Amino acid sequence: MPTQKEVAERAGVSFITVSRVINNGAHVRESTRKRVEQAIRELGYEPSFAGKALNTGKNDTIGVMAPSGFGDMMENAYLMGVLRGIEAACREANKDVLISPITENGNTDYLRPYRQRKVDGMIYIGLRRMNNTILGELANRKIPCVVIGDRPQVNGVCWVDTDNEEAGYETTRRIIDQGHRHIAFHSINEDMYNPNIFGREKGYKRALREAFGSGATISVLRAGYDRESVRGSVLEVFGKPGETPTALFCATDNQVIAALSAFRKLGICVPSDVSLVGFDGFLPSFLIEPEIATNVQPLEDMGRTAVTMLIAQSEQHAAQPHGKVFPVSFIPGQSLAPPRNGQGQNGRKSAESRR
Amino acid sequence: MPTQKEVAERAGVSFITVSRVINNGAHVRESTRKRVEQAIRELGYEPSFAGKALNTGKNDTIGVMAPSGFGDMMENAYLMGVLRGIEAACREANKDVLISPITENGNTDYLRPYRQRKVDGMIYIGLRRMNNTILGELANRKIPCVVIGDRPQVNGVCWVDTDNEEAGYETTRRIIDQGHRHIAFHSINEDMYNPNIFGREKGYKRALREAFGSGATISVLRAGYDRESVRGSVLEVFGKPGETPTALFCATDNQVIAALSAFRKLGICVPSDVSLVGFDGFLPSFLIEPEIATNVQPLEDMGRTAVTMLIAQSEQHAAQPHGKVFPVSFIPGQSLAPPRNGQGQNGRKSAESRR
DNA sequence: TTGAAAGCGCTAACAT
DNA sequence: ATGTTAGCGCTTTCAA
Repeated sequence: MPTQKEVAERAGVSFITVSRVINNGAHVRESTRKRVEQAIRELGYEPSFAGKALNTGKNDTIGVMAPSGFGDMMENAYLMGVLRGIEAACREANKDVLISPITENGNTDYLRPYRQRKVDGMIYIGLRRMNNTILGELANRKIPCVVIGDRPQVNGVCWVDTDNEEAGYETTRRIIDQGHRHIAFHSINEDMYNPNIFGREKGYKRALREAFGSGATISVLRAGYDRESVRGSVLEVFGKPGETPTALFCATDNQVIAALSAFRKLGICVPSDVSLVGFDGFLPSFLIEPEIATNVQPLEDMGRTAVTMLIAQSEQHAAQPHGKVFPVSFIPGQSLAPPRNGQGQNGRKSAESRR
Repeated sequence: MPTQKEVAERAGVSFITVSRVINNGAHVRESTRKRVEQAIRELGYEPSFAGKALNTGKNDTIGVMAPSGFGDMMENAYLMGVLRGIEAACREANKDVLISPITENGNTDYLRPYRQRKVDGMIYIGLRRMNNTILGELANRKIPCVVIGDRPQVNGVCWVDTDNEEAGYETTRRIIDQGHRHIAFHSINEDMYNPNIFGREKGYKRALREAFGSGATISVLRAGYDRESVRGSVLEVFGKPGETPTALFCATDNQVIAALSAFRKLGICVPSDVSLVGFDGFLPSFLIEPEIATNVQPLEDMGRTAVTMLIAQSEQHAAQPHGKVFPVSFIPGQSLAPPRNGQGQNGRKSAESRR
């Protein structure tokens, strides 16, 4: 692997001239520059990153922390969506991307790459909550960091997020506007930290209270992330005799899949018996029938913005902590329709009579 | 960010002693070592990667090239599966992972990270064919490289792949064993290089010829990667009057989704009208009914193995080019069943009469 | 057991 | 316009 020195020798100049040519190179005679560039091409020379980093203290690399547990399709889609944005923005800015932990194993030292000065800053993809040790070190060392999908209130940590509360509200309004009154929301267990889902839940409640006041029927289903437990909670609520919700708003598309499976088992048809709306925008690619109405987050944009913020943050040494909220777009689908009997009376046949 | 020198001052030794302590450190008095370690802890010191890299020529980072076009769910799942394996293995080996291009844009300089000595070697995830420029440079510079999902016959380039031919054969045999005789295979357009799919196609043909000799009915559907074109090819073959295949073996799970959509449109039921088998193992998580029989590749293992091979390759400077073939596992599902009327007579009602 | 000196590839500051 | 010198943080070699 050739070095500046070798290029210099070949071009018959000193190595510093080579350095000048590489770094925009003011004050180099045109003929000299030509010779140097020639030599560079002939040798296939490219500056060594380590030498440069040692001098400048920068290494043009950003680290991505993406701890995630399941590795299921939705999580993959979310991660890759954001990652594509990050990667594209980095490429345009001549940065590289170092990924650290994709799979969470509990004892990963997430910030090591920064301490080793392998990266100039880090992006955290908030599928899990960032723990306090990390947050503390970020603040202490003033490590440039942008969090995607969460809003940590810590000095110097920037974030990029979507307006989940608003999206939850808007979506619920749309369901109400179809004539539904008894609308269930599928959330997650309360002890599972997930600000995105909780935001959506908040919006759901606000919309219902606003529309129906104290007469609002709030029914929140809770389960873990795994589809089995989601399926269970749906079976329980929609399987019991008597009046059941006429619409189900799922906080994730993952839950939609589990709900569809539960509905199939119960003989419930979408949307004639129950309307169904999801969140994440991954479902359309499955060509499910009926098309499931859902919400899509601008993942790639979020990734790109995170990179921009990170670069700004590490360049202006004055850390200006701030965040950016992205809107969520609703994707219509046939799965959202008016309830069969108008105002939320549930007139579907029982599961038994259908099978 | 503290340096060795600062640690040394604090511990009252010279910086070289600190270096010794860090690198396993023989010849250091126990008490000295203690003091140094103490200082390291107090300062939160971690050796700078650049300084070390400059000396050793190694930087304990591997690059991953993963050019891909669509960013659809299946591709994401494949990529992430492999990536998880790579990342886990790297973490165990104290390496970092640098990802280069995820989205292909045609003019990416994939090997730049190596030339800049940011990485010690590279892994290529073969969703697209590696072009000759890259292959040439890999060979010229003797860049350690492992390809996943393809078998480039180039000096010094190792690979990890699955036995697609065998899997195609085995799967077709299973379909034959159910009593099917007219079995279609969904491949891709011939000008689209995809050794995995072509391998499966080869296996499919071998199984049919072996079972039925010259009387074998080989029907290969071709389309692009996008679901619309797949849907079109399925509609065409299964929508035409007269005898149509009683089973469809799709080379990817993506095609399965498109095929299901086409079947729905044609009023074809799976498996009562047509049996359906996929490839990739991503479908089970969708809780589709009926469960689709498919094949799963050991993606994580493949990623891990690629890392092991790469490390071996870059450590023993004698490049020993070789490859490793992983088996594919069949996942049974109700979508594969005997044909309705025994030996492949197609007795289903026409699409029209059903709707 | 410890330290001093040199050098890895590069850039910045200061000559010429 | 070009070159010289020093030094980034570290390891390796040689000396004490």
